[in-house]
Amino acid sequence: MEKKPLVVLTGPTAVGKTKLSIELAKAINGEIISADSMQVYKYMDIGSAKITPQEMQGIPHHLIDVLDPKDDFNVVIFKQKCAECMEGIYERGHIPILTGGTGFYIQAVLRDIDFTENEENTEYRASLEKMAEEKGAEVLHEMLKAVDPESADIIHANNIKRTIRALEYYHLTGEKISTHNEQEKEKQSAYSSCYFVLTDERERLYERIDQRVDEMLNSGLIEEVRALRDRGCHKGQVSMQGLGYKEILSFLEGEITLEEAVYLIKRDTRHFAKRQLTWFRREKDVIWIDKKEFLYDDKKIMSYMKDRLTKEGILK
RNA sequence: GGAUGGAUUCCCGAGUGGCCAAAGGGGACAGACUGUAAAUCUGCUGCAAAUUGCUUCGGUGGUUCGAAUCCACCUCCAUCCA
Repeated sequence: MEKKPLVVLTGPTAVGKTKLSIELAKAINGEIISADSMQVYKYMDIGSAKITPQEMQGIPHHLIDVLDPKDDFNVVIFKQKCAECMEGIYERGHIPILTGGTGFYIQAVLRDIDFTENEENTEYRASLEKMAEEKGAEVLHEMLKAVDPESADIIHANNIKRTIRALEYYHLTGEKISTHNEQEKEKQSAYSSCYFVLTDERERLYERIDQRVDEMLNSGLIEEVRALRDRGCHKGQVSMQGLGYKEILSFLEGEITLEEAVYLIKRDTRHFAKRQLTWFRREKDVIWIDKKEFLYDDKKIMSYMKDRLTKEGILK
């Protein structure tokens, strides 16, 4: 069976993905699917730098504003929803453009990573979390070593979340997550795809981040978070772990000053951008687009992307 | 003009004769990541021809086998008294 086309446009936060994605969609008759763990949520517009309806310019956007902040979200849900969207897009004869900064999500759909469907496991997970808190991370790691030494070897004992997931996986499937991961790692792209990673000089990126955070504050980030809190949002929720949200919540609770909150948002967003870049560097077959090399000219970037898409047979 | 306290590696900050290229934190940089991923975690951070050598703790000179640590003078900063 012939592989279906899929275009990925990603890059670190604040490089300018959104703007470019619109131009790309127009050029190739595409529809945009957001691969963003925060923009899925309603009422979280400012802090997630969500695209506005005007900015969309009529291009269909998917997976934006589809969840309530109190809802859970994770790769599996993302993958499911994304698959549904893509089906519709293909039916309409359009090309899906996956845009957003969550590399893990992109990988999951692009290489069609299998996340074995598990039942509700909150109880077991909760018990492990409790154990970690009471007895320490080492105990959990020892438990993992007993059932899945390969994973224990790879996962640092301090990384409680991943240790728990590995234990959970074994508990639910009776299989080692390490062997599962081994198999999934082999997978190639399930699509006829172009994986564009937009990037820029680090210094410039950091400047943009700082600037953007200031803009968010001026546009009413605090009010947005206050409204979310009034709706009952709290730090235990996935949505409230977003950059800008958790810090402003701390400020509203009186735990830190506004100045501290702003400092943390900026710093952690820079760290985040760095982590994104690390992720993309590791991905194979990515097409790097260094804005500087294109003299910051979107037209040049666009024509380059179209070239690559043609070469790949996505654009005829 | 006088008194006292201070000046440490990118920043904050510990160190008051050898175990000090110098604790700890931050930042920067690098990395991991397969159901919380805007999450979670790790490594590294004076220079080099690198199990050793060289330069560093405001400056200069001195004491000592040996100084970031002691002494003298100088510069700058802070507070207080004039």
